Amino acid sequence: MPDFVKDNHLFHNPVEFAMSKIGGTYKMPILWRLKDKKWRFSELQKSLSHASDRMLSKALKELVEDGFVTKEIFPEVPPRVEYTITDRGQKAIPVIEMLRNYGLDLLQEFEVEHPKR
Amino acid sequence: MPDFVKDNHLFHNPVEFAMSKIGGTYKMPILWRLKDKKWRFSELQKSLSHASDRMLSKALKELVEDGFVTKEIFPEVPPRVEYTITDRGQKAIPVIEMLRNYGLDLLQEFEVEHPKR
DNA sequence: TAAGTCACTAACAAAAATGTAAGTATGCCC
DNA sequence: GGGCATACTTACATTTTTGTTAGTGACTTA
Repeated sequence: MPDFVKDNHLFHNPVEFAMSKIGGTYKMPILWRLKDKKWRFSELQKSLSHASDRMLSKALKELVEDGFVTKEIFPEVPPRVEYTITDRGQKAIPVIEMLRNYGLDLLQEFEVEHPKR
Repeated sequence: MPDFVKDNHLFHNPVEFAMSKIGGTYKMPILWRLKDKKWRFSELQKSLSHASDRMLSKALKELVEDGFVTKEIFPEVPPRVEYTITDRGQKAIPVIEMLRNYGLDLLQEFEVEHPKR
């Protein structure tokens, strides 16, 4: 398998590159939420309650920089910021969906418990 | 999104669980190679030349423990060990393939160079 | 006047993933 | 007897990722 270089980073296969863009703990959950509507920062915070401000902010910043999401700031007080998925972001949705379904299968196979609800 | 618990680990969504099983730097590259034939440890080493013995060994061990791969030891000297993908492992192949194709798309979109060859 | 809201950021701490170097057993070949 | 081969493991170091705590500005409400 060939190697790829981007921004002084070395990748050994396409999957590694894909995961550098949409991987990590929060990026897919964010994209998944944005897939059919805009979300405010505070709404994402409430929904992804286990994510700290810092991590949420960091993930969003990278998604914006990489063109998966756009950010709109309304000059109000207190401030309002809305995040919207882009076309590039939408292209990730089927991939996330497949991983999600695969994860659901695995959860069954491994008989994982589902503590709440 | 609900939470799941397995082996004292907490997962917040199915994708996170899937990635705990087939994620990391080496598991998908290994499964991808095993998809249509058996491989010896040393063959995998040669092919995944950037992986250290330790990481390769660790990834294989976990894949075996989780039932994605089986390991066959031949009592010869020097030893020979063969790794084979299981049915459970085969179920990961379409997922890996999709991630791979998505990664290839992204590499094009981001105009990433391909230094060798 | 004081406290609350929102969307962050900075500094630091902890945890997880990965890398490096060296060592193990057995037996063959020279 | 010395070196080589295979498939590892162990101890330790470094890097990367994630978490924790505290603070900011401006205006609104009590």
